[in-house]
Amino acid sequence: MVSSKDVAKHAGVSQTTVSRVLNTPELVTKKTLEKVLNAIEELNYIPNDIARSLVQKKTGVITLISGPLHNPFFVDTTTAIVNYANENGYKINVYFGTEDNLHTIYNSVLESKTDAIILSSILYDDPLYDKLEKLNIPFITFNRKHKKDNHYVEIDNEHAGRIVAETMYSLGHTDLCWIGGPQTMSTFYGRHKGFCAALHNLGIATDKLPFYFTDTSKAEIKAVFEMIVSLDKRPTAICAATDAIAIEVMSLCLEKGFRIPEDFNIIGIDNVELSRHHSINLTTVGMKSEKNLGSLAIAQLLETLKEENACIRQTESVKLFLRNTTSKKVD
Amino acid sequence: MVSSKDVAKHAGVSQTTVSRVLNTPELVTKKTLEKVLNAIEELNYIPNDIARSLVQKKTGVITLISGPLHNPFFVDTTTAIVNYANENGYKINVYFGTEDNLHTIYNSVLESKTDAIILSSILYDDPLYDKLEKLNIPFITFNRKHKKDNHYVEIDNEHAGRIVAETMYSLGHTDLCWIGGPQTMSTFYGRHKGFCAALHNLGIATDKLPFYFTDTSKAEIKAVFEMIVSLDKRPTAICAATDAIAIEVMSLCLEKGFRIPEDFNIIGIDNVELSRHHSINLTTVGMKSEKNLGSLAIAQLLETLKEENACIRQTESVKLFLRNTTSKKVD
DNA sequence: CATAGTAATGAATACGTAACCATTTTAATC
DNA sequence: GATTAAAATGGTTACGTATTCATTACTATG
Repeated sequence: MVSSKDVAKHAGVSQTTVSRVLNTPELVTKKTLEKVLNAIEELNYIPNDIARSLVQKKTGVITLISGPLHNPFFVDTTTAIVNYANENGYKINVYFGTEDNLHTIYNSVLESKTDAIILSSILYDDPLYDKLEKLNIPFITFNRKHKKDNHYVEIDNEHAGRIVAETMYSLGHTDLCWIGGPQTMSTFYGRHKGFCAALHNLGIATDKLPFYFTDTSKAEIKAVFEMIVSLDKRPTAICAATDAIAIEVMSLCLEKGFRIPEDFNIIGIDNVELSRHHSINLTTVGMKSEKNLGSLAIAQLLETLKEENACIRQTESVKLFLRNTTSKKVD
Repeated sequence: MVSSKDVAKHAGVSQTTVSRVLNTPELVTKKTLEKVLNAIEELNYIPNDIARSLVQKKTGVITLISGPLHNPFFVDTTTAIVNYANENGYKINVYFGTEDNLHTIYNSVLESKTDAIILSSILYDDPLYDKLEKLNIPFITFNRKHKKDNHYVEIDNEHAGRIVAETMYSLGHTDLCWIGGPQTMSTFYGRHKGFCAALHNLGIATDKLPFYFTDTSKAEIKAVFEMIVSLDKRPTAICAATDAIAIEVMSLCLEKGFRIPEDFNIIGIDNVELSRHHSINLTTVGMKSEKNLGSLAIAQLLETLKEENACIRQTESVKLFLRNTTSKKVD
């Protein structure tokens, strides 16, 4: 391994000067600059970023703890986050968190020197929040938020839930069902809350409607779908708390020979990229802005790294994207 | 920042002993072990992995240069690679390479201390190969391979191409078209070569068939599809070099009101996870093994990190996955 | 030409850890 | 209790860079 000392010796200057050539070349004479650059060239010198990180106490690495990519939402956000970070000179360490490995990931991340953390996996009442604040490590959550109501970028989940209910109602559907996720996550909690609130306002009793709270795994969604199919009074519309759930339900529907939307109306939330595919064409609720939630979060995070301004509370407004998995109810 | 020196002072031992407690506790008395562990606890000490990397010359980081996630193939491989690496104690730095930013990424990666590189973006005749060998940095390519025929895990691309042609032929389709990618990549080259070879064997002249070589962008695929639609003699079957292309073509078909497979048969290669979705249900060619190509590659890479055995040439055999985007031709 | 001021360079040090080698402590055997 | 071997601990250094401070080399001004 050739170091800056080797370069210095080869060029007949001090190691300090080599460092200057790389970092503050304007403080170096043209003549010595050339000498050093030539030496760097000849020796194929590559600066050691680990050593630099040690002395500067900055790694240039941001840790992303994402959900798994079989959820298309995280495909979109991971793409946006990684690319934005790279364009701004940061490297991204990626983890895909699941219920099983999340604790292991947290330990690994907390023991690693990372300039900041961007994650979505936080629970509404998660002890991780305090740990991060205590360690004074900059972080932001996207999609979900913590009860302490800071460091987050989300969509207006309650409004999204309301739009889902109102959309189905306006299409004539009153036999609805809801497939959600763990209520310990702000997204699922908020969407469900908005959904129920809207139904209440519309005069639809929610206590008789089938509500299911899954762990969002394929297995549980399948189990839930089979329960729905076997209901005495089958719902005409399935309201999924996320596009990921909705798209999985679509696959199950088609597998069983049901038609969409003739047999089941389906609606999701998130407006993931995949939902636009003409084989899917999922009616959904998503951000009004063209931007991606991951982009917004990583942009905010990089801002706070500059300014030490530790206050990010961003809730993006939402709207309906009407596509082909929904239709007017025919009696 | 609390260091191992602080812990040492607090526990009344040397920094060396603190280091031993963390790395070789069996060399330490129970009594001092406890003292040190208590000090660690009280001071909330977290070892600095950067300093450790510097002295050990190992970072525990592997760099993944993947293609973009809007290609579902890379969704599958990225998932497999990141998870496998994490399970084995490695962190993964992720980049999503495109034609535009690839050069920038290479520069960034080469200047960073990474234990190894796993990438798919290599060209058949890529100067990067020599650079990596020269720098003596362990690496592996998945999916694509370099002409120097080493450090790769791939599928049998030629065979895949043959299966595509034979499948369509056996269904009665002889008006075929091919939508491929840059022939500078071993995948596209091999698949196209196998496709042509099989057609030749079947007695179908390839010189009159419409072959298109795109850059795999949505824009070019769309342009190609429009050309296909406007052909005098419209092909009855579209053979895509990858599932990503096939799935994009499906969306374009449906958007224009064509039916699949009534108006167009469609087949891909890769057998990506998404192709199994019942809204897609794409006929495709993929690995016989249940494993993922990314898994195989990262597993091989980690092996070579242990053994310094620098020879990986793995070509996985393939088979047909017959689904619903293909059907017997009716005259 | 002297002098002050600035530009350019170098020497020494810190960053936080692991590793090497030396030293002290403990245990074991006679 | 003496001697020897083994176990446990500590002192020092290396890793490769940026930074701080000191020093030397220039330049400009009168």
